[in-house]
Amino acid sequence: MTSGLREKKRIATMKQIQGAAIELFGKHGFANTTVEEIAHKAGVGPATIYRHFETKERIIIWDEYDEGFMDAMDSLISSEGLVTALRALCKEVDDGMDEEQVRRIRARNRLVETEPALQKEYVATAHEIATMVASALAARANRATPSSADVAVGHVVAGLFHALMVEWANEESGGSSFESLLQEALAAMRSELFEDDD
Amino acid sequence: MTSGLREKKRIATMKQIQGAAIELFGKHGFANTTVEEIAHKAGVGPATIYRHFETKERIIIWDEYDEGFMDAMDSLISSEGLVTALRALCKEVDDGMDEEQVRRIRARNRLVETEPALQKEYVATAHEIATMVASALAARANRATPSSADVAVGHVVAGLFHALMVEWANEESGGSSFESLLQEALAAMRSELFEDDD
DNA sequence: CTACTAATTGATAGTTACTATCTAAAAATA
DNA sequence: TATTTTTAGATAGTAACTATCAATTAGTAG
Repeated sequence: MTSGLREKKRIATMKQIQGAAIELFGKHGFANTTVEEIAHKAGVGPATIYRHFETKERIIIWDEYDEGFMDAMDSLISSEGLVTALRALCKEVDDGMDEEQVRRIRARNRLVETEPALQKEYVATAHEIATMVASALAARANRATPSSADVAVGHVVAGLFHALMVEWANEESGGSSFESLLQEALAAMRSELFEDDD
Repeated sequence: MTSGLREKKRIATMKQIQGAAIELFGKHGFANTTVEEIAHKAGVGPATIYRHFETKERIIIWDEYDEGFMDAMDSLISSEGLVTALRALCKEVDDGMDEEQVRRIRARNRLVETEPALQKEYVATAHEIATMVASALAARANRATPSSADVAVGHVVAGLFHALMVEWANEESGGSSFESLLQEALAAMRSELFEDDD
């Protein structure tokens, strides 16, 4: 079973550590905060942090809902057209997010923007999305292994999502929904890449 | 002046270090090779490596021609349409690469594929491309700061290039040119994202 | 060719992220 | 309640990376 007391405690501990890290990073900067300090503030041992997070960077990047997101994307692509799937996914995210989550993600993104080390990690997760999309596309077309075009489209979609995420988290973009940002981005792509006025 | 003896020596030393690193990483793996070992094989002190390369990963990722590539891309986008610029750039790369360079890049990519730590770094360079493209697009349209659509297209282009690079370096793809790979990828994007049969 | 300036090197010592291993405690299971 | 399996914490160790300083080497001016 995946929903026992153990799972709950694990998530709670991870959030505890992440909360402490966000606060300390925000106050003193990423490089000037040691894992030991985070452990102390979170009330756990340093070794415990490394059982939950692969690296210091991943403490920030991790999100409780990420796994669910990847799964949803995978199954949507398998059953529907890519654009339809993307739109559905954006809508799902738009609808299913509460205030507290929004605040947390924005705080995270502010940190990521200012720290190159964190950016790198963030970008790496985009790469995971690219790989997943490529596989899903291949599977949908009954190819055993992704074609070069699948790979390219995978990266494109990942890039798209990365950009959407950055824009969405940006306070200045004034609360645009994912869905509308997606529309904008697709339109821009279309005119930049596929219309003959350039 | 940028082409004095000093510059030449710097490049020579960096190549020396990179060569030693590629050999040792290939033989014993990335994680099982210490920077000290690389330094010893390259005939320099460990501190010297860090004056030339930011990190152990960057020893592999660095390429003598990268700066020129970025500059070329920047100026091409500023003066021409995006697709035209991309095509021109691919053609330039196709034409201007000799056997030895191809071998070196393929060796590097083989390493990158097998080492997650290196992949992360490689992907980070794609992110730099994304930022650059977004800025170039904004500049071309007389926007002071990139719009959200600029950012999205930047990421898309970076993703595209990343995928092209991976495909191109892959021996199985049998020496396709960058230009033809670009055509394929663009066609796939168009049909996946902008045609109504999905 | 020589004297001066500026950059590059190597060596040393120190910090800290991360790993391996072992013991104690807490949760799942019967 | 008893047993088995996970998880936490502590300890010690490795290696990437930084800061600093003395010594060398390249660029420059007379």
